[in-house]
Amino acid sequence: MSRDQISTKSRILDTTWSLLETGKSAVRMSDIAKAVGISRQALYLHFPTRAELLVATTRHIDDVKNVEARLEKSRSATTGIDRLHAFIEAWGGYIPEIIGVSAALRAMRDAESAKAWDDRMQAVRHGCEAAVRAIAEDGRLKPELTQRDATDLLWTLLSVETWERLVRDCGWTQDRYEQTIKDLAEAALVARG
Amino acid sequence: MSRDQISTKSRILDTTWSLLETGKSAVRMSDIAKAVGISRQALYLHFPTRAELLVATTRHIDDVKNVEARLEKSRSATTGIDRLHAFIEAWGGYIPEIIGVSAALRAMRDAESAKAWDDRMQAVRHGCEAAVRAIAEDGRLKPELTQRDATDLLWTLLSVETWERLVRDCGWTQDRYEQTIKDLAEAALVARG
DNA sequence: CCGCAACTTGACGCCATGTCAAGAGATCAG
DNA sequence: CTGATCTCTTGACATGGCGTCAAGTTGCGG
Repeated sequence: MSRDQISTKSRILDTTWSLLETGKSAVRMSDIAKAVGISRQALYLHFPTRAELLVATTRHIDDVKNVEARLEKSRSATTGIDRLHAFIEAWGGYIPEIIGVSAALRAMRDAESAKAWDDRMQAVRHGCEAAVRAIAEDGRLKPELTQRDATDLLWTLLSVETWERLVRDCGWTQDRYEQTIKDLAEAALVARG
Repeated sequence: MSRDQISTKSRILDTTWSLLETGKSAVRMSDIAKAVGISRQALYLHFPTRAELLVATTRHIDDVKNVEARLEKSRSATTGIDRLHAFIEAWGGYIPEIIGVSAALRAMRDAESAKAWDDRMQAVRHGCEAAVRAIAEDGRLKPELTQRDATDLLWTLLSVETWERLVRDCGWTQDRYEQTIKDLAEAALVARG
């Protein structure tokens, strides 16, 4: 296991990640194997299916990019609005890091991949929920919105698909995306005061 | 061709449509053939590829649901805001009709399908553009927004993915979806007056 | 009766995932 | 040194879609 300086498993994860980030639509098991410099079959010695390799890759990116630390910042915000902004920056800024593996995972049609992606989205939803709760506790949530509805809306604004539309399809910069989502989220959720 | 009361081609299109609307993820050529009551190979006598069958199905739905007439209503609105509302009703209300074939088309990874879907989305974008222009001509467009930016935003709000998030994932009713998108679009695009 | 058009049956190629079997080469324990 | 084990290799094979090909069959119009 510790024979190689960097374990084959990590090299597989890094390589998978970088291949996916190139945006090429078809990243096959054989492509990954070739890029790592091992046989296709050796891949299956480390990851039983393509789906599990992709899921492991997302976790690997989380480790490397330290997603927990990013989200910590949003949790320590004092006002609800600050928390909203910090969360949009944290998650919205994380989307470009995972967009490749995200697209690959969503393109898989099997139940296992769907569930893995869904779990991740539920985690984001919890972040939205917390931001909405903080706004509500400040008494700034629009009175006609339940916390549930507000969470649904924020979650939709922060979906990867929305990011793809604006940044990839419409050519927006990351900064403009983040600023616009902040404005939109405020307009949608926060009572004018 | 006119031997059958209803031509095989139409039966294929109707059957494909209804199979896709059931929401089953895997609708294979053999599934469609079986449901139509013909051999799988006969399908290929009418449609050379699965992609072309799907594209033909969207056009068939357009015919049956008379999408042109729906959009006509939005074009005849007098004020920009009315036009915005009418367009959101027209397209937003059309999404549930095509959601099945839309998902199938987006799930195809080949260039032909991607282009077909893209063309359709560009048509929607033109509708957004027209609504934004009408608002601008009324002098009600937010001064900090270019028409281009406003179109990008409206187009994103009206994406099929946004509909899926709110209606399918969050369980919103169609009415609530339409009302919320209208509110959100107004908040995002229209200057307070 | 001929011929064509629509359809059938059955086989095949392609391609990607995933499986299986039989090793090769390095390392480590005794 | 020997044998066990772990990682990786080569090569073959199954499976499940799509798409293709060839050789019928059926039914109708001329």
